[in-house]
Amino acid sequence: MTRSRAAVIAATLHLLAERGITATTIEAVATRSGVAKTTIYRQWDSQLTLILDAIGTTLVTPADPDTGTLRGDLLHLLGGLAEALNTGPAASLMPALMDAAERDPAFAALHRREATLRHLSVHTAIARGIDRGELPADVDPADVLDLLAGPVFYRRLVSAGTVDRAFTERLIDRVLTAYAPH
Amino acid sequence: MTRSRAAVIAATLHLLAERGITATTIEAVATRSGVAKTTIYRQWDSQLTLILDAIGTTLVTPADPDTGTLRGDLLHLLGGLAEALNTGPAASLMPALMDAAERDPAFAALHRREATLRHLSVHTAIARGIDRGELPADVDPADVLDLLAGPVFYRRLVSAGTVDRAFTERLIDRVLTAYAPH
DNA sequence: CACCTACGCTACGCGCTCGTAGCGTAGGCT
DNA sequence: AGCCTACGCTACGAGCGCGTAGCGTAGGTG
Repeated sequence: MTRSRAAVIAATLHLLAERGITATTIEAVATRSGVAKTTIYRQWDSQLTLILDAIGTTLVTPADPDTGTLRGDLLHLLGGLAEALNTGPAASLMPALMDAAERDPAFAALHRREATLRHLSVHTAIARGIDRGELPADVDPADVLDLLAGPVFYRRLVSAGTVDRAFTERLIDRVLTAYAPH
Repeated sequence: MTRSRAAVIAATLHLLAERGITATTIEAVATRSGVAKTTIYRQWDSQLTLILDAIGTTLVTPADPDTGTLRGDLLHLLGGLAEALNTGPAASLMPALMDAAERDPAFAALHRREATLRHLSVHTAIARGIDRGELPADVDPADVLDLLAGPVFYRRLVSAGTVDRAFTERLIDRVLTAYAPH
């Protein structure tokens, strides 16, 4: 049912990437998608509902790679993050969501939910790394996660450096060295 | 001259923090500041000019601490960053600027300029650290910077963990360990 | 065939914001 | 005193986005 839904969501995501959250107007979505404005209002109460729905539909949780080593797992996970931030729809969606979360509780809740989901597989990998002795037993997994994901985000959104495979590899090796300097 | 300028800038910054960039309207600034709309238009051409001006006025470059050790310098610099992101006007200004920079070249230029300025003292400290032998001579300073600043931003804006002195201290020690594992 | 669901289109009233025009005034400087 | 700068206020036309109402229609189902 609701054959128009996919077209509306797709148009919404395009507009979110192009213009940001507040400028993504239902009228613009209607024009872009070719779906009548009234039809959109029949499925979503408001601009907020639609955008939350669209973002929630797009951002996906990465699968647990489980390659056998912590380094291998992290290469997969950070590589996926880097790719998503470089080319995916998340590229301009993430900063928009981060910003909106600062001011609107609804976006804050969505942001928290999505972040928690994305972090799941990283935490699983870290836990396995601890079990295998690749990390000390007393590390704080949240710290490790921030140390890994933080530089990727920062380089992409602030330093404006290249976030490629070479960078994530250097990053992972540094962090692993920091936690297991023997 | 222009006695109204300070009031307008202050109101603009408040509104930027509260509502974000696109929702910061000249009419709202006028109401909030008590300065007439026409007076605002006499000093700034448009909403864009005003907001760029306000942001540029606020974000300040940290001073070079030069405490004598790299660890001491970094504690100062990252501490300042953490404080700015926690309580300062930059707290909600940074994500807004990051987001706007993704879509608007004018904001991108401002973002780049501000980031470069903020990075100056960190790069100076890193260079001194290399001279003193606290870091290997072949490190990439940009990598070190991303490794330090990234986790602070990420924890504040995504993980939603506490960014306090204990965290920056743990972070700095880990990064220094990663680069000098002796 | 009758029906029902999902959709399209036009039109509307409302509120907000834009950027400008026109006119009045207080305070400092000469 | 005269002037000039910076400012305030009201009003305006235009555009856009909101959310809704009313009416028409294609296509699938019983």
